[in-house]
Amino acid sequence: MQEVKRARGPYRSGLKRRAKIVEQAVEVFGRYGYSKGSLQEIAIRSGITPAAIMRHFDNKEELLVEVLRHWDDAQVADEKRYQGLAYFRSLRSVTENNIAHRGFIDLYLTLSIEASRADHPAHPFVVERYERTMEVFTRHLRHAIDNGEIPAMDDDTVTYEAHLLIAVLDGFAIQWMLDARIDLLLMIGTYVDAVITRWKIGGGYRPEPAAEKQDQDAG
Amino acid sequence: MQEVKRARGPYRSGLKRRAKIVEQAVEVFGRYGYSKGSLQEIAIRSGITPAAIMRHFDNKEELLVEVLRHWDDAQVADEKRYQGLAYFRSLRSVTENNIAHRGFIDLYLTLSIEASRADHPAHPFVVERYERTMEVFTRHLRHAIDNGEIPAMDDDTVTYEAHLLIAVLDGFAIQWMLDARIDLLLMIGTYVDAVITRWKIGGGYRPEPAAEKQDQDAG
DNA sequence: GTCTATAAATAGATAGAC
DNA sequence: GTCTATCTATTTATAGAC
Repeated sequence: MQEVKRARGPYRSGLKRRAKIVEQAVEVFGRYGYSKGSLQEIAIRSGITPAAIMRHFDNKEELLVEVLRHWDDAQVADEKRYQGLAYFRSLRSVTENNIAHRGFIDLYLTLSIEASRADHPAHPFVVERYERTMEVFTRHLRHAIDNGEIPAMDDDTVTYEAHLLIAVLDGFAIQWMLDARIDLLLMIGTYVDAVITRWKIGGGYRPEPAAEKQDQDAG
Repeated sequence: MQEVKRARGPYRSGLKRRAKIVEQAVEVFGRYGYSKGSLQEIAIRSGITPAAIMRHFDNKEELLVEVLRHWDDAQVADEKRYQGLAYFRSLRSVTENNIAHRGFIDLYLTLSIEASRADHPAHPFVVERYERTMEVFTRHLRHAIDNGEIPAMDDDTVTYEAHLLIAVLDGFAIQWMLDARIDLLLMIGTYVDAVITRWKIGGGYRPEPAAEKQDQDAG
C-alpha cells in the first residue's frame, strides 16, 4: 500500500504527495462517507492544507473519482488467476487482504449505501461495480458447471446464487464494521466452503415466483 | 403508521405536529443519513421552520432518539406471535411490511453503516438492536430444535446460522436500495424457504477455525 | 507547490416578537 | 407554538503572496 508509484520521472515528489492525499482520502471517505468526509480532515492527515489539495484536484468530486480508481486497481488483481470453483475458494484470501486494509471495506460499504441515490457522484461507479461483480460470479459459476465441477443449475438459480453470495459478503462486512471482534475471515470462509459443498450436491437455491405458499410443513 | 397516538388529552394538536416531524425525520435520515440529513429539509417537509422543530426537540440528537424509538415500535410487533420455524417463515411478511415503508429500510441500513463508529449518537442503539436480533434468531432456532421441527445443531452452528441470516437480509436490502427493480420479497422468501429445508435435513453450516485448508478437492 | 486569508454557502442552535 | 432574525461553526473553493 505504501511506496506505490515511486516514480523516477520529472515530477516524482508531486506524485508522491498526490498518492498520499488519495491514500488518506480512502480512509476519510471510508470512515465518514463522501459527503461528510471533509477536505480539512484529509488535509490534516496528509500534513497539508485544504487549499493545497485543490491544486492536485479540481474539486472534491475529482478526488473521489481518483479514490475509486485507486480502490478498483487494488481489487481486480486476482480476478483472472482463478477459474470456476477455485475462484470462489480464492475469496478467502481476498477477504484476508480486505481485512488488512480496512479502509477499503469501510469505503465500499459506506459508498454502497450513500451512493444508492441516483444523484450521488459515485452512483454510476457503484452500480457498474455491482454489475461487474455479478458478471464475474455468474461466469465462474457457469465455468464450474461447464467443466463438471458441479452439477448443472438453471439460469435463475445461477443468478440467485450470485446475488446471495454478494449479499452474504456485504452482510458479514456490515457485522464486522459494527463489531470488529467478530472473525470475518472465519465467517466468510465457512460460507464459501459450505456453499461449494452445497453446489456439488446439486443444492442450488432456486427462486420460485409467488407460489401462494401453503405453510404445509408448519407443524 | 399514520394516526398513531391520536390523543384526546390536553395537548393533542401538539402531539400531532410532533408525530409529523418524526415521520419526516425517518425519511430524511433514511435518505441522507443522520449527519447529512438537515433540520431544514425535515422542516420543509413538515411545513414548518427549523426553529419550530427545536421547540419540540432540544437538539438534533434528541430527534434522532425519537426516530429510533418510533422505528423500534413498528418493528417489534410480530415478534411474539410466532415460535420456532413459524417465526422464520413470518420474515416474508415482515419483508412485505418493510417494502411498504421503504423509509425504515433506508434508515436501518444508513444508520447501521454510519453509526458503526463508537462516537456516533446512534451507535449504542444500533449495537443493542443487532444483539437483540441475534438473540431472537438464536432463540427461535433453538425452539425449533427443542420441539423436534429440525435436527439438533451445536451452539456454534446456531450462532453462525443467525449471523448468516442477518447478513443475507442486510445484503439483499443493500442490493434493493441500489436497484429498486429487484424483487426483494422473492429473494428473501427464497432464502427463508431454502434455509428451512436445509435445516430440516440437518445441513446447518458449522464454522471450523482455521483448519489449514488443503484445497484437496480442487480438481 | 504550499501557504494565509477569505469568500460564499449551509449547518445547528438561540433570542425575542407575536 | 411558530415565526423572523441572527449567531457561531464548518463546509468547499478561490485569490494572491512566497
